[in-house]
Amino acid sequence: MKDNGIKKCEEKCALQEILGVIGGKWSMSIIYALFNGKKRFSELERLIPNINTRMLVKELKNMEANGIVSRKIFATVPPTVEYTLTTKGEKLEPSINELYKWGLEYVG
Amino acid sequence: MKDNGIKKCEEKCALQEILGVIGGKWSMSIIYALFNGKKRFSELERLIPNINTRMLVKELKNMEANGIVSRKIFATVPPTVEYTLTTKGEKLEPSINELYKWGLEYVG
DNA sequence: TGTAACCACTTTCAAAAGTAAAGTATTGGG
DNA sequence: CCCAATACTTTACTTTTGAAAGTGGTTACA
Repeated sequence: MKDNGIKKCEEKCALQEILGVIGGKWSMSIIYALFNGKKRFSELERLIPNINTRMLVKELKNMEANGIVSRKIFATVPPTVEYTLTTKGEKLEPSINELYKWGLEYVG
Repeated sequence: MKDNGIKKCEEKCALQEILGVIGGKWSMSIIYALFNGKKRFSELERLIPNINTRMLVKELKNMEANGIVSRKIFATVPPTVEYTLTTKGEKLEPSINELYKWGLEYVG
């Protein structure tokens, strides 16, 4: 078997797995919004243009399940829910910044 | 107006724009496969597990339109088509590597 | 007293995106 | 003559996403 320099299912599937966690259309925008501190649900809705409630809920749930954000509920009136990045989530900052830098140079 | 540290539509929409270009489910895997040199259509199909023909065609077309890959046709029989990264595409290497590094530490 | 607004969602239904599988055109080899 | 290889295209179907309205509890305003 010729070696083309790619280990098919170790490297490539890893990427697919990563994208399963943060590759959704909105995940990175949400993570980006959380880099400068905790946010409430409605704040995120306002900060992320064009996201809809349903998708924000879904992505937040997915990210919570994947240990990227954590959710804290306060029994206030009206109810308060705070979303924060976990350490795992914070560690995405260099990746997203690199992507962002690329975008500044090549997109728009 | 309180400044929460995010310029809503300058920074956030930029990320959305970037993801419009390389945020598709398969884009990064294709780019990753092209980092070590040009590949033919069928090679890409074999290298990227679970992608289907229709999606590979679509993503390649999209990336070509966005100046990330270039396509060269050779009038051989059977036909040969080579896909390469443009400079713009190659410049994504640090971003994808950062993401990959994060994945190694935190995913799987 | 009514009514409007805030918050954090949930529900519903249509539209868009993705998947699977088969088909197309060309030609060289057994 | 049939099969294989290449680079797609087409069709039919499933899944995901989007837009919009609704829920339930409370408080502020007139």
